[in-house]
Amino acid sequence: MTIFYSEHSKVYVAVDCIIFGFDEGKLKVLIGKRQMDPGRGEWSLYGGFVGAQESVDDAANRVLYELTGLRNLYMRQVGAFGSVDRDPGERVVSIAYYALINVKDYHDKLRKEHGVEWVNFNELPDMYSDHRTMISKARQLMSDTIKTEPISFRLLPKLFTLTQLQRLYEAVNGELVDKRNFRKRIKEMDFIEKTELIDKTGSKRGAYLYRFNKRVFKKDSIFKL
Amino acid sequence: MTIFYSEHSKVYVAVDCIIFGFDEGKLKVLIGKRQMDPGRGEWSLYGGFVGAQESVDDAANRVLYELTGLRNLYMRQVGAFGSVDRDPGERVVSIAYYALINVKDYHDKLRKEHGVEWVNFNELPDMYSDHRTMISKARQLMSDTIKTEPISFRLLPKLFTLTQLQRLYEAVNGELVDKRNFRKRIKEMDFIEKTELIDKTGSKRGAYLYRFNKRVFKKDSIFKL
DNA sequence: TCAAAAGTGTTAGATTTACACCCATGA
DNA sequence: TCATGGGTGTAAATCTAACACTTTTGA
Repeated sequence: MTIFYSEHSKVYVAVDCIIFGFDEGKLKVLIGKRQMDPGRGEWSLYGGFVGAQESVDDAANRVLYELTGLRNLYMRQVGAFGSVDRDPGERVVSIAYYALINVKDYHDKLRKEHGVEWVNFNELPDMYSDHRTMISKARQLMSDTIKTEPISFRLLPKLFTLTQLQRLYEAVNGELVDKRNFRKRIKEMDFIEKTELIDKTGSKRGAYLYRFNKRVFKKDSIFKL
Repeated sequence: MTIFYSEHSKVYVAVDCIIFGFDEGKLKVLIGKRQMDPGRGEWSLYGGFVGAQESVDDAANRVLYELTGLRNLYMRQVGAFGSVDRDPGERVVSIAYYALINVKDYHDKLRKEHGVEWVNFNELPDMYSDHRTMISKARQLMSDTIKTEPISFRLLPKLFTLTQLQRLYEAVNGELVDKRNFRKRIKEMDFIEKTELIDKTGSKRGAYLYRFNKRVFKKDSIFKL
């Protein structure tokens, strides 16, 4: 290969994943104790280095799959973090991505193998390097996006009750929502389909299960929650 | 320095700047013909490599200052671009930033020295590598932001007429705005101050000049245009 | 029988949109 | 004198927010 830029310096490029989940009415983040030096033992996001022959997006997908065993997750770039001293070892520029998963899809066995756990967003510990900043920025981006794009369903099972969906919005927006107004808006979205199935785990009476139909959802569909 | 990550590969990290301006009622972008190999002669954004001892943000600020001679510009990260083959020469991950400048503040002499020109956003040529994608993404981010944060003033002179401001919003949002409704909303924003000065360049009668007062603007001020 | 969650409409208030004419000036 | 851009208010329509009771069922 011809050397075009040899007077410039090269750095390591890494990806870090902010993985959001929703369980027991709370927004959660998947974090673990760092298993390598420097910073061993500190709370940290799960990440990895970008290989010479993979794109940054591919690296994020690889790391995400390695950690969760799940494919086709919703994932979005949060941004690049590039302070000189952000990594105490060497110069590393890191690209953060956030992903949404349904907590129930993630096998506990795999989770434990990677030494990560679900921590309530509101109870995060101090974290390694700038990981706390990454999480805040990811959270900001996610909550802006979830209001206008139908990504909330990625945090729920395929079939969900309207109360579950409402609780999710309440957790993300940080404020209670009027049940009747909420359901009125849902009823106007033809891509949120009522099934004949009933979930009896959340109440004695049981609640209808709904599903998001992505085929019915068009780019110009109105989505505001 | 201890070598912690030696089994991984290093890459070049660059920054690319999408510089928006507003002139003659049109949104403009500052681009030039690439003056280095590979890709010499292709239309390109202005950029530079991140040095070993500067943060990625610092590199963007340095490059921006080098190009424009202006400090304290509004600048925001668009994201990282990291396809393996995005640079035909070597592996380069690039972080894009967009900036807003008042076209009149940019001296033509400096502009010509750097071989860049203002091109209408709607008439952009084919561009080097993924620069076209960077611009689209920057534009998306900018137009989302300009609706809810008072950054539009960065594209205008310190003193501006309401018609200028309205034309700017029309150009960015791509649709005409009702003059009376627009001015009604402006009147409710106490941080947009009417001066006693009159601009006679745009009309025979002359129009009052306004200014944005950032001291009056609070984080919780309502801004929707 | 009662506690707990599911489900359902209406109204007042706030916000948004549509719309048309007179004014001041320089050429 | 006339062409050009500057400046102003009102009313209808739409959207948003507030609000309370009945149903079902398992314990």
